[in-house]
Amino acid sequence: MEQVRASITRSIESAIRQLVDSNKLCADVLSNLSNIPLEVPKDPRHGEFASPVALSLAAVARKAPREIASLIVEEMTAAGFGPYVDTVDVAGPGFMNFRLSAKWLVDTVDLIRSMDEEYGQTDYGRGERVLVEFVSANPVGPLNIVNARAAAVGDTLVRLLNASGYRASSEFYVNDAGRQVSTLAESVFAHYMQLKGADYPFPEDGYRGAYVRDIAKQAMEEHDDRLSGMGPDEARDFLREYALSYILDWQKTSLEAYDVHFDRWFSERKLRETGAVESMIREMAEAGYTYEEDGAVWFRSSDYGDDKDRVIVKSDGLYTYVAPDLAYHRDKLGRGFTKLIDILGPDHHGYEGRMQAGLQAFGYPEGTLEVLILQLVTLMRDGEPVKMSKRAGEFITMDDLLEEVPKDAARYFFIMRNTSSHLDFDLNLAKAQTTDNPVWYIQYAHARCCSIFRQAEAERIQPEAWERADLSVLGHASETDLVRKMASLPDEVLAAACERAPSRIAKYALELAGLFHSFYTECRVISDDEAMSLARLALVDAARTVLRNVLRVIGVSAPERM
RNA sequence: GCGCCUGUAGCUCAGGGGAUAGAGCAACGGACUUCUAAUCCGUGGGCCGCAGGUUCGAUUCCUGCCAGGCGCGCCA
Repeated sequence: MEQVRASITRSIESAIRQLVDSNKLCADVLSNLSNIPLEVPKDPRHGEFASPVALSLAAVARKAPREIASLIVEEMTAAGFGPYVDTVDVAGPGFMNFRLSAKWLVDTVDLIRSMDEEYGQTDYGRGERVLVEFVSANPVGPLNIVNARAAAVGDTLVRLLNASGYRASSEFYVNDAGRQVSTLAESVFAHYMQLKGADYPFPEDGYRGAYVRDIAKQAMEEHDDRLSGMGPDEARDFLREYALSYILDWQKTSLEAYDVHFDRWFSERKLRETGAVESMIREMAEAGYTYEEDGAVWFRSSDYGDDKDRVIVKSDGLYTYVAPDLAYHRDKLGRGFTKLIDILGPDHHGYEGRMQAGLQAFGYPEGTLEVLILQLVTLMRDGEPVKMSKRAGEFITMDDLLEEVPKDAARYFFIMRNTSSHLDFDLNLAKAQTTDNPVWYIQYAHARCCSIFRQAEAERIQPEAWERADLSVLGHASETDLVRKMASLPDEVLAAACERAPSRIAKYALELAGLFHSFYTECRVISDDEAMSLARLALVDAARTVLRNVLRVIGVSAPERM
């Protein structure tokens, strides 16, 4: 049943071979047969499937596309279409439009119901291990709005990949070894000293958010006995560790509230402690990938596609982020992942060239690392952008956002645009409990399905009756439109995963809900016509499954009543 | 100056060599003796930023230009 697609492309291919054998098409076309295009037309009047193959063969075959299409259709008609194809037409400039049979419709509904929560999944990825790294915010403050977008996109991408047969894991890289953490420690220490009444200056580049003071205050309340007995360096170290774990717990809590769970939080400091960075730099030097200049060690990244060489060890002996990050990527590959996806903010686009150059130098095949750059988010309130100033410490955190907007709406809004596009996040709309809000619209479709079953139960219609219903009575246009959409869930999930485009599945969910609402209006489910009622209950059962599955993959809840 | 992203309906955006370029919102007109009207149906609305190029065919690919956003450190 799932093989309808494959069986159509196979029969197109054999028809073309037949035409070549009988000299109706020249043999040159055979070289173009590796990938027969078969698409789902945007316009349902063009059938369930359409193939533009005749258009693409026209040049090599030196024949008009419509003529080629007619020949193929003739040949396919002679061979027979099988149980799922009803008719094939030549249309437009030379498309072949395939209309599927009533049996296809019935079997689709049955398939969805029997696969239940597994419907939508495929084994396309064949277990390939993919590591998706996202958010990876510095552990020096609360998560911001771009982090929230990254969390929604990354988490959905992991779910999409796992549904498509990949073994995908999520990872958060904790930059707990750099200068920024020292600055945080210094900032907390300054607050601590001030709380103790000392005249201690706040560092010029320190973190000014109110939370820094809160951390100092809480540390003092819990550990003042120990802190008082420490010298300044020891106290700074203690406060650094305290602040780090405080902020990591905070970030974890924010993400869990958002239903984003990381398989692993990977510590940069622990990586450094293994000596992986030193040994990598030594390896690079031995292989001639580096040179010394102005007292610093440079990586010849421009030999591997970067626009200039990069410092990896500064003249003061400390690493730039490039060295540990590269060691980190090698660590990921050493753990058996064959594909790495990094989701980064818009200010990191220069980063990709460096990492790609490093991995290329170490001999990893091209395409091992994919970098997805998310564009900016502008929060809109009452049609006006919400002003944020990082310098003044006035920025809206992920927690602020989730306080204002339900989790389901936030997740949906963050994935509903292409990752490469700037995102205007309309706060009023996300909160709205009206038809304009796409999240409510989709969830309402699911709630409506559930409501129909509550009604069925009230009318004492037994589940056993509709579970065995004869579905051949279905056939209303709004029913076939709905089933056609439901049938494409596996394709849509796979396409969204492969294109790294969660927005695709968000759009699919909205369209599916729209078709369900149309069906609901056009077709009364529970009526005096018992056979029809049972068949439609089976259809609604399948629709409920598809809605629930698509909502699960984007991490949005499927309420039973609203 | 260089790099990345964007430019499609009044607004927010899909689409991505091929059929009459789509959706939601807004505007206008309809539909509830009904399983949730938090819904549905219909109408109007487009030099797909501009100019070249490749092609049988370009809104889609390439080049240049224009406009907007964001970057360009021995910061991460």
